[in-house]
Amino acid sequence: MEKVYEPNKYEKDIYEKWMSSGYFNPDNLDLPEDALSYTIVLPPPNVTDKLHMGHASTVAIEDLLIRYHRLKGYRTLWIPGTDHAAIATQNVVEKRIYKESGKTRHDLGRDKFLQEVNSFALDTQTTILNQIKSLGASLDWSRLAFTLDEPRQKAVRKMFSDMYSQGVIYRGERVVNWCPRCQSTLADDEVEYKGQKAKLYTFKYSVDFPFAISTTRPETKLGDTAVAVNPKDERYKKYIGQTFELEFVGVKLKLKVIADNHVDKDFGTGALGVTPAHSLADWQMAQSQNLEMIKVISEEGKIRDGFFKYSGKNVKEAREEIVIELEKQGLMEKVEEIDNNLSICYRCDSPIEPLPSKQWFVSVDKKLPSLGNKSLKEKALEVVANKDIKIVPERFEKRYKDWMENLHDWCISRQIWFGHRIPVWYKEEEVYVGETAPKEEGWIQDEDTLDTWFSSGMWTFSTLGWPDNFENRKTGQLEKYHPTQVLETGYEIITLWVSRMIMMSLFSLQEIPFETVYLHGMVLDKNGKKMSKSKGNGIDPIEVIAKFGTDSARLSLLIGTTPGNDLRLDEEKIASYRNFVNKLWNISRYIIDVVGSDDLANIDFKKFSNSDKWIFYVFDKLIIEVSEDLDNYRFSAAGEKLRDFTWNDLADWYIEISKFEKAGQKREVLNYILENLLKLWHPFMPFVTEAIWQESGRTGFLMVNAWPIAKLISPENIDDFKESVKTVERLRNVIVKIREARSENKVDPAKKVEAVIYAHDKLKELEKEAELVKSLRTGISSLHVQKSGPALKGEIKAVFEDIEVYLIGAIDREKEKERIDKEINNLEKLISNTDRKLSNKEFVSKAPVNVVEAEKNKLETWKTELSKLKEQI
RNA sequence: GGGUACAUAGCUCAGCUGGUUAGAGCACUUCGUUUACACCGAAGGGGUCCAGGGUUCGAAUCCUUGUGUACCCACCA
Repeated sequence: MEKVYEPNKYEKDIYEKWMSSGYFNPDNLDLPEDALSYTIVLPPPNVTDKLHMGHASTVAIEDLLIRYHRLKGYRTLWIPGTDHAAIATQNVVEKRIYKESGKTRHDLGRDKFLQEVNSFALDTQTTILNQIKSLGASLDWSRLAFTLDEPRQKAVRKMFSDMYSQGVIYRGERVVNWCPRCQSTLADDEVEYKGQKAKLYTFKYSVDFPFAISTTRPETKLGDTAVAVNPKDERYKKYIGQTFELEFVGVKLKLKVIADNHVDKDFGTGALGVTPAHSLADWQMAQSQNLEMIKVISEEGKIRDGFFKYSGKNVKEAREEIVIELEKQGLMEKVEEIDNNLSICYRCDSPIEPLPSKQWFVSVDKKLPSLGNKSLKEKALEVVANKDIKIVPERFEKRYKDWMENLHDWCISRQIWFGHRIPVWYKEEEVYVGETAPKEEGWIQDEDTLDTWFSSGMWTFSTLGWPDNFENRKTGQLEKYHPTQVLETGYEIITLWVSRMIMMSLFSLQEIPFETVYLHGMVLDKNGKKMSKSKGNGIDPIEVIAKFGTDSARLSLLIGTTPGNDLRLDEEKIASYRNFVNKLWNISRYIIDVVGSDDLANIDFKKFSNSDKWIFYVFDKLIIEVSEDLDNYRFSAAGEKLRDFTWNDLADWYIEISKFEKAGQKREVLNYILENLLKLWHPFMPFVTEAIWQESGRTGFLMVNAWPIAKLISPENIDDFKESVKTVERLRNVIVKIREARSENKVDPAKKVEAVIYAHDKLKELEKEAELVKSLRTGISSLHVQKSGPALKGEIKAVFEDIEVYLIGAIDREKEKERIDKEINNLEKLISNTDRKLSNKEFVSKAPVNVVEAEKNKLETWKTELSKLKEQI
């Protein structure tokens, strides 16, 4: 073994060995028939780009869960895949083609364009999959899926036609968010807002209209069919219900004055022109008031025919002309600058144009007999409310609930080419919906494709063979692996994705898709900024892995973070974990070196020394606590405990003892601890642990070994062990005191220092351990254990419970006195505080018994210490 | 406008249902090359737990108000 662990030398090789072992696939694991299954689907990364640190965090967390459960003997399955990310991917490719050749997708035509997108997607996918592999992900590659591959297409068509036949999917006209650049609709949550300054125009439609309205978009007023006012607004009360026919900048309008509570009396003139076709809010108003809808703006963002001289002009031009016209006619009353939020497309940042259009929808309110006459919305709310699905951290349940409750029907059609083509065919007035095209001639398929979340919403079961083996669930994969156990993803897509998965699984399988949703935070840069390519502040996982190794990168993503909270990451942090990985490597190197080929079989607890018992006790506690932490998604806590044990207890203390305490079972104990510590660490840092496992000559894969169980803490021997733990802890404190004393008194390291440990009654146990003290970097050259007072004349330097340590050597009396004074002061403060506490009757009567006991014990200890210190002065 | 979270050492954060003298890592200071490891070892300094008020025998922890920060949702005519 090399002195320094070099990840690059091992990782690739180990990953290949894991893959060829076949153990990533649970079907190859040697498990009892009734082993519980544990399934996670990897949130499929978009094929738009290579992975970033956020993905690495996903992989680190999920692989941790998967490896932990695999070691615990679960039938563990983790399914890989990628997402075609319809609009996003199409956009990337369109932009690229345009940049390279100046051509649009329409120039290429549907087939040619799709070829280009597919080859791009395939390229990116290859990169992504390699990245995932280099992160050490133990995914079952035999089940690799793509949201747009053949099996998923089949599943999507089946889902669509099932939903259609149950009346959940319907076609309707509605005002939708339309991106004129992408030429597609956007879901509500795909719309982003940008703060900007806008001009608010206040004007009268014509001299025939009694009052003025305010708008930022005069051009849409060509399609107004009503003017809305607040019913409480005295100024306009008398007009409510009246209809005005008039000419607005050369276009005839028929306007009805209506009352609506949503109108703010204090904004503008308190009156608002209602444009049902080009505003979502207005459209809703129009629905309830039965207003006519006039379409003004086309899909290209231009004024439609029939609007006088404005027809054919784009929105901006038309606006300017109308403003000029209004001013010319003297109708403009005011133009002011206001702060305004512009709706923009989340992909291309173009301003959104609300437009009425024929679209396909998923009804979230339709009552379904298969769900006990509840709607998808109701059922999806119910499963989270009654904790069938738990969300970690819990606070996100509220966000889910709020969002779900306000959910409208989901528009699933998109006017783009890359994606699942809608399985609907038209022939004149007829409509056919099915999994395959009708046989007869003359049917034309819908041009649109489906929202990307429609296919990713089916991810938990479309990856498990649905619908093929649905009929025969008893033997199918779905029966074994669905519902999955955990969905682990970023909190930002709880609405976009998580909610859709829940609804779709409820619809088609009448069961939840997963039992727990674990949400991780975003990975930010060291200044707390989002990592982004344009800002160039991102940390590339592949670069980091090349520099520090996968295990260090994973540790830095797992430790020091809590669910749902963002994580600031910088290279310094990763470097510190690199140091730790190397530490573990060297610990192991040492142990392997001293242990040789000894096996574990001949550990005899009866031969244990105090330090053996102590390390076993601490280690068993560690096993229990780490398991508990992992079961409760406290990865960071588990990692910190492991690091603490590894570095402080094992390396700095037990191994040091083992070098000098020759008798007993040290080698066997070291071997035992190492073997099981590797198992505990494996889910966190799979590569180095597996590498050590192999280097130590162990057979088989650590990956499929068994999770350790605490074996010593049992009622019969617990007291015995506890006694040893106490002795060792005490000894540890003594040594700390000696070190302190040396350090504070600036004892010349070259000078020989003798010490005496004076134990009142624990002489026997201490004798063995005391031998160690002088070896343990204390700078003590000789040390004696005695029954009574110090035979050698020295200064008392350390007191701990019933042990006193005397150092003989160069001692600075002044400093020593200072130190003792300080300590006395401190103790007196503590004692008086505790005294006051204990004399408080309410504390004694109301605080728990063990708390009071602890306080009393503390007080006693301090008093003894104090009196000893005082004797010295 | 509504909501959620966060505010603890110079920095990044732990601190579960209130209960030892509030912790860790990094950074810093001092000391040390002792054959697993200098990607190391030892010791140390550093905190009115954002502010005010309240509940309690007891508050970093619970309630309330305020301030600051981040994010989410809605509206923006």
